[in-house]
Amino acid sequence: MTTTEALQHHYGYLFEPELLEEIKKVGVLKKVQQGQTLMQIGETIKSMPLLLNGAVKVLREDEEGNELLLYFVEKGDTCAMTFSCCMGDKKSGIRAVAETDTELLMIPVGYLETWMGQYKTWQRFILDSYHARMMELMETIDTLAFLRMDERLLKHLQDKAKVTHDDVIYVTHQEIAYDLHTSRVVVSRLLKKIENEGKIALSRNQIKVLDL
DNA sequence: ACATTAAGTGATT
DNA sequence: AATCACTTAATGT
Repeated sequence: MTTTEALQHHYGYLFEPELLEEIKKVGVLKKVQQGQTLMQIGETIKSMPLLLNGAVKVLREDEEGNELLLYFVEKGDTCAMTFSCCMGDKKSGIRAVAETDTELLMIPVGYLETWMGQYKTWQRFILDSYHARMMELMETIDTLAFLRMDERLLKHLQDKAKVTHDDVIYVTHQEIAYDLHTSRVVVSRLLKKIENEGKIALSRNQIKVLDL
């Protein structure tokens, strides 16, 4: 799929032709491989990404390198957080890693504000995106606060399967432990339990999610 | 065959 | 749910 086609496909129904043209003109295509870091904590961002395909996971991280997964960003999405970051010239409070191979269109900061006034659809898009992100964050908080570890784990696997469009997930227990901020041993034990409940199938370096 | 890495388990806090 | 200590299994060289 060409960049133009992907743009048309995921954003065509949102934006008017003139805006699409502008995006095409000023957007810089960026391809990242799975596992690559897109944004590091403390960096200042100078463009806002529009996801064309693939998925990105957004993590919080403390000084000691402890991680906690916040949410996934999928194709057709943007992370509106970067919008506020760009405008205020603030430093990023999060780390973003490509969950799958991903293509993004990077829009330089300058255009963001101009388009806000110029295009109603752009304004809508940014606002909706903010809202969507906010809801996702609330859901994440709910999950953290009210769900037990085994439920969190299963939910994480289901989310992961969803964004990668594959019911088989290729990860180690250790990596999951990092995402959920727990220990490998706990992940192993709970996965075993969930497997016995017939919801997943385990093998080395991969987990098949049966209960979607 | 040997080393390395991933996963499983019992016991303790 | 976390941590330790140890075992077992899979994989790479």
